[in-house]
Amino acid sequence: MPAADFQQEDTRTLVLGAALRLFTEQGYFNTSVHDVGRTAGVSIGSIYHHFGDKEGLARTLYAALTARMQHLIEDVVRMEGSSHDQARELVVRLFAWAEAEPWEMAFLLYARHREFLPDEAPICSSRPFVMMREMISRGIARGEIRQMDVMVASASLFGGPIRMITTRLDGILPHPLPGYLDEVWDCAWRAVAAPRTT
Amino acid sequence: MPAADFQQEDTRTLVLGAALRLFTEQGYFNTSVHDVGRTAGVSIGSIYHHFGDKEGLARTLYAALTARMQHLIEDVVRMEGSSHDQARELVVRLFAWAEAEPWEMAFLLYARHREFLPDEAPICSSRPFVMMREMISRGIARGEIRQMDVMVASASLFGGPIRMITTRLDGILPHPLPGYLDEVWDCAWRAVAAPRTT
DNA sequence: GTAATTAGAACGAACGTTCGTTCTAATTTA
DNA sequence: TAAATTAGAACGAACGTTCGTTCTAATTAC
Repeated sequence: MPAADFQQEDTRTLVLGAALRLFTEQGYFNTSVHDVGRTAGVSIGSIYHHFGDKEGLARTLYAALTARMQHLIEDVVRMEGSSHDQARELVVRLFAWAEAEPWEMAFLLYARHREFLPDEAPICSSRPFVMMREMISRGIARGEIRQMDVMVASASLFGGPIRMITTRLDGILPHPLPGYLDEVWDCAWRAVAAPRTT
Repeated sequence: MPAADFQQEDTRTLVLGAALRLFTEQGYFNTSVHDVGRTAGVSIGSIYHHFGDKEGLARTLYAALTARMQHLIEDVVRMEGSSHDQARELVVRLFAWAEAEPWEMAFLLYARHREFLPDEAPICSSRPFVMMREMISRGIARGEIRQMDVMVASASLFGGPIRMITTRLDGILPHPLPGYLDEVWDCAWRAVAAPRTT
């Protein structure tokens, strides 16, 4: 791979990193393209060269992060094991991701993408959320989760963990997320678990 | 009350209603003051006369809605009865409010207020959320709720119901919220309830 | 008639975008 | 090997539009 390609990748990465941080920190509309360029140490022209326009930059960012989220869920679904173990592992990885890359998680959970990406579907009807509901459906079919509305079960199982993540991102949770994992998961699973038949 | 005040109140109400709808529907930064004026059937001058500037308009809206939310919670806390009954009644009223005034609920739950009201505290550390955590603490002290971290209990008890509300606001929940109440609350309470000692 | 209120044209700053230029490095030509 | 050519990447000043805000004349209310 020629050196030029490294340079190119590097500039794109620099710009995307700056955009992620600025968009998340101060919002898309409070961030000018000049801001992104200055923060990334890159000229405005380069940004337009690589991403077309400001919306293209946001779109690239959004696509990259939703893809990572989707891979995360696909990896979990591909695991062998009960629905319980899969769902728990999903929470484990979401907690780890939120600690490692809080800006990425905040961009996914907080940003009102419809406001600057008008033709995006609402995030709750995106693949990752659909796959979470499918995970629940399998759990019900296997008798691990009580018979109930899938929407209710999904909200009840993942609502607590996700709320813990947003609380942490808001900076009002004193300890890192993994420290709360057992207690959080205990509550979440109690909410939906079918009565033990063993 | 003189007629002039009616006129004034009426204009203010019209403007606030238009702003609520537009800010929530398309976002604060996608809504121009001209839009608000046209939608409300009121002149630009009037808006600046009443609210000072665009941020003042948003601030008035935000203050009015957080005040309503706070009163809602205070009413519930003032009720006699167990923590269980209080928390359930809170969910009942939140569901009813979300159905009756979806734009108000969406503005409170979705809008990233820090982006256009820079000096506001994060909403999760606002009075309403603090009061919800206090409700939990009392439940733990009374032995209704298991001994656990208050943040975890709060996220586990209210995370599911709140997620149901956002799902409904996003338009992917087929039925009105109250129809899900019993099932949702059953899950939520199982998550945190202390074992029965009777 | 006076004071308060409104309407909407006009202003100015901020911002997204464009464009002509320069730079770098690889490829071709002689 | 040296010079010439090409392609794409980066730059940043300049442009045109949008939008928050101001201002003044007209209108309303009593």
